[in-house]
Amino acid sequence: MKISVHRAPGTRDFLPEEMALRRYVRKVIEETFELYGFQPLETPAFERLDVLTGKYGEEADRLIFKIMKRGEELEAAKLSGDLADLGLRYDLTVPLARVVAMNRGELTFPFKRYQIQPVWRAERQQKGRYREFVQCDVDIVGTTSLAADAEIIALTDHVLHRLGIPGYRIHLNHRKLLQAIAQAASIPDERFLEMCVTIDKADKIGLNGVWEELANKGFITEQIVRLKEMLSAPHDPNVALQHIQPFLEKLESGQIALRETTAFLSHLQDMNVPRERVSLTLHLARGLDYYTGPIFETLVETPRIGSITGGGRYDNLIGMFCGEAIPAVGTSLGIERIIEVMRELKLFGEISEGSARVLVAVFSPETENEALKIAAELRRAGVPTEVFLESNKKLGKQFAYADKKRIPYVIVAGPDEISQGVVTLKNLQTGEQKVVDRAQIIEELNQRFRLE
RNA sequence: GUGUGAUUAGCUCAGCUGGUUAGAGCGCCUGACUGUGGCUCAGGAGGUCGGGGGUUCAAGUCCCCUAUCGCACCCCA
Repeated sequence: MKISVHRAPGTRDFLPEEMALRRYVRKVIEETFELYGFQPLETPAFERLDVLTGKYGEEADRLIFKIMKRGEELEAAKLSGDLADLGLRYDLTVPLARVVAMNRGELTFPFKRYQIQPVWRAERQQKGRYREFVQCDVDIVGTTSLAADAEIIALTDHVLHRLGIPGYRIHLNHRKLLQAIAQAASIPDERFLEMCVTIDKADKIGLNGVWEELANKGFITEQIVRLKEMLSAPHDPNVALQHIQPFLEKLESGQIALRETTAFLSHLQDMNVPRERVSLTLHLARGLDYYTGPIFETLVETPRIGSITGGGRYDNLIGMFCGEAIPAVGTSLGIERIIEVMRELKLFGEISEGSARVLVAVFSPETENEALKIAAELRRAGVPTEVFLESNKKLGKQFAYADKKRIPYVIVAGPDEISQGVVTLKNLQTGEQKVVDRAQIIEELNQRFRLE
């Protein structure tokens, strides 16, 4: 009987070819993080449900994968309706907050950590969105200094630059700026989040779409007109700041917001973040409730895939776990989307990582032992080597095998070579072939590898 | 949770208003090339058309049910 072979919806397998790309991107990211002094952290796939819920806003709680209680507890729970007590992590920020709260006596602050692990979301699959995907977070915990926020942006820029992503732009905004804007537009506090959610859609539905949707939601014309005036600012950070200044400088909250934004931008300049890579985008709001300060998101023009990084400052989240306010700022790099962009734009060169460098062909059953010996020597010398695992296949098959697996060199040791104490070494990329003394193989190969 | 489209060979798909033995490209296997991959050429294998029911002389094609996958909305990486 045949078992059905479907994957759970919204999940993926990563075959070796795909893994090579993923590992390459991950390596570049990790190296860059460490260049800035961040250290790795891992946390469990699942957490107690009370740790996860209530941190992201009501909407998101529904999207947490819940794990049912087990055994007797489950029977008891059927009466109360609380069937789950654990959940798969929804992001990496909340687990970080939990770790910091639990270890705050031991950690050295500011605590700079990065974390690259899968997260799970119980939503319907869509283009570029999965129910299981890898998130990659960097955060700085324990300082309110805006230099930390700026460092996160500098790091984001550095990673994307190193990966060779063209045309990305890091959009910045500040929650306090948004609050002051809402205040200046006479929007009451209780409609602030609703306003944020709507204006945040600007890249998707355009600013005109935003005005329309605000009107549909019952925002009055006067409020919309004020928002229009304020939000229709150019992208250049300093110009945008000048544009918004007259609207906000009379408000106390506005003054604070302007001062902090100015400081933030000036740090970015000092850290050499290229000016054309950043925008002050006043309609950027981001969905998550817990942001309190600067917020940011990176977009690429092609392909249109949504944001490839996103983050911000969240000074109150960790306090929810330990009662003591611990400020933090960080970002999440959408590794999956970054890979998708790189694939789409063909930015991956020939990555043959994961394949062996040499295939030792087996000429015939009689010479198999010699091939095995050669392979063992190569491996001992640190050369990634495959030996053909069947002894009765034609050489043509074996060369085709090496070609398909992108193994660049094939060594043949047939009866002629063995009797003369040599091997034939062929480079599949150039087609060049030469006879090498049996004792010289490793030296010959190492010389070639060094030249590549 | 709400809409919507699809399902035919290992993969990507064609198959017009129902009409005999269901096709193509790629991939795979064999050979030309009995010690050498990519290119070319010649052959070959591979499908109960997702599953079930119905209409009809006749169903891959029309109708109903079901399963699965995808896309859009909400929200987000």
